[in-house]
Amino acid sequence: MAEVQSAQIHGGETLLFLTDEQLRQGIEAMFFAYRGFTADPDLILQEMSYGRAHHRAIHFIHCAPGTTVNNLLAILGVTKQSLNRVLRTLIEDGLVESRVGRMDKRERHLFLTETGQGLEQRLSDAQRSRMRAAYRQAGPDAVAGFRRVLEAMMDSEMRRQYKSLREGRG
Amino acid sequence: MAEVQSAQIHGGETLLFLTDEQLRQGIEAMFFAYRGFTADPDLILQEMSYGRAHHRAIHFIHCAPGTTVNNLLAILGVTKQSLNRVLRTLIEDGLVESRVGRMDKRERHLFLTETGQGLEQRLSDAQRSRMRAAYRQAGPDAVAGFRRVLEAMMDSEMRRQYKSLREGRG
DNA sequence: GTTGGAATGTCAACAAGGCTGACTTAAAGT
DNA sequence: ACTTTAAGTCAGCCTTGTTGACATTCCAAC
Repeated sequence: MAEVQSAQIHGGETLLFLTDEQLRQGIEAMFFAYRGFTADPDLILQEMSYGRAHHRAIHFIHCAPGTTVNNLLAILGVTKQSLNRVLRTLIEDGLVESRVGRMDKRERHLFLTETGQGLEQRLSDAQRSRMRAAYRQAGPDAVAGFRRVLEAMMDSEMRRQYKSLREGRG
Repeated sequence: MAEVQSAQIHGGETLLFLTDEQLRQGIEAMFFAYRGFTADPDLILQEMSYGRAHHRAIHFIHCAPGTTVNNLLAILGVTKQSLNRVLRTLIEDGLVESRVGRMDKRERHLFLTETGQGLEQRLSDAQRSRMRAAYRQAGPDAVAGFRRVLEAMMDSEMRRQYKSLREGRG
């Protein structure tokens, strides 16, 4: 399954014979996999009447503590009004803390509170556990390939954001 | 990039040392890649004030012409009221044809009209072109791995649907 | 034949989460 | 002093998901 026909041609360049059908299967795989990918956190979020928007905000605040609202806006690719609605409820519910910037007092720096970190942990545990199972089932070579294809699928702008997030950590 | 640490252990079993950080990167890659994945069709859909829901319906009707409404419901994982709203506009706009079943006249079999096939072509051309570029950039081994991980990420129910779709074709 | 249940369609109401546009406030920059 | 920027807010709109209630049509069992 998931065979890919390929051929070596002159100069080490590899040419893929990608039929429309093979590409279509990839598209469908992406559709179904993304549903699985979000299914587990969705269950937890539903308990506390949050949505995926809250999850995304929590995720990226966790990864980049102290990030500004503008920064988060750019990463999430939504309008400030959209983000604000979500952020307001998270702050009201005591999951996120917003601190006025020291250098630039117009900016608000966002942090997860302990409660917020608790929810983040629950959500990402659920998501990671599916991810881990999939990785384990597919094997290390498959995982490397998976990552390569995903990176190639991003827009250059997204790829820039994605990589800068990775560099900010280990 | 996307290095994965692995080690051979007794009996040929491969154990992956998956740190939370590596899994988190996979999660973010999935998030950004899915955005890229839907970006191109979204532009086309916006022109004619359709949404992703229309795209999904068109895609699966194209892949399984003559499918019933119930069948489509199960694949898309939405309620019949939700699907019906989308389906109604597609039928009104002359993109989809709904034929009463011959065997079971309660069922409606769905087909794309020529106009519908035209739009399907435009949408999937856009989506496939990004997919093709990503596949080419990543190489054939990566593609095989990509597919293996995606399949492992699906729920068993989704995997069943996914595979039965594939079997129905080449 | 009549009736029960399944498949479909429709109406209404509602919520999440996108969007735009207009406007305020406060802090920087120039 | 004036402009720009960061953030927040209000109002309104759209898509797309949800539930619940109800009509229709047809098959199949009784």
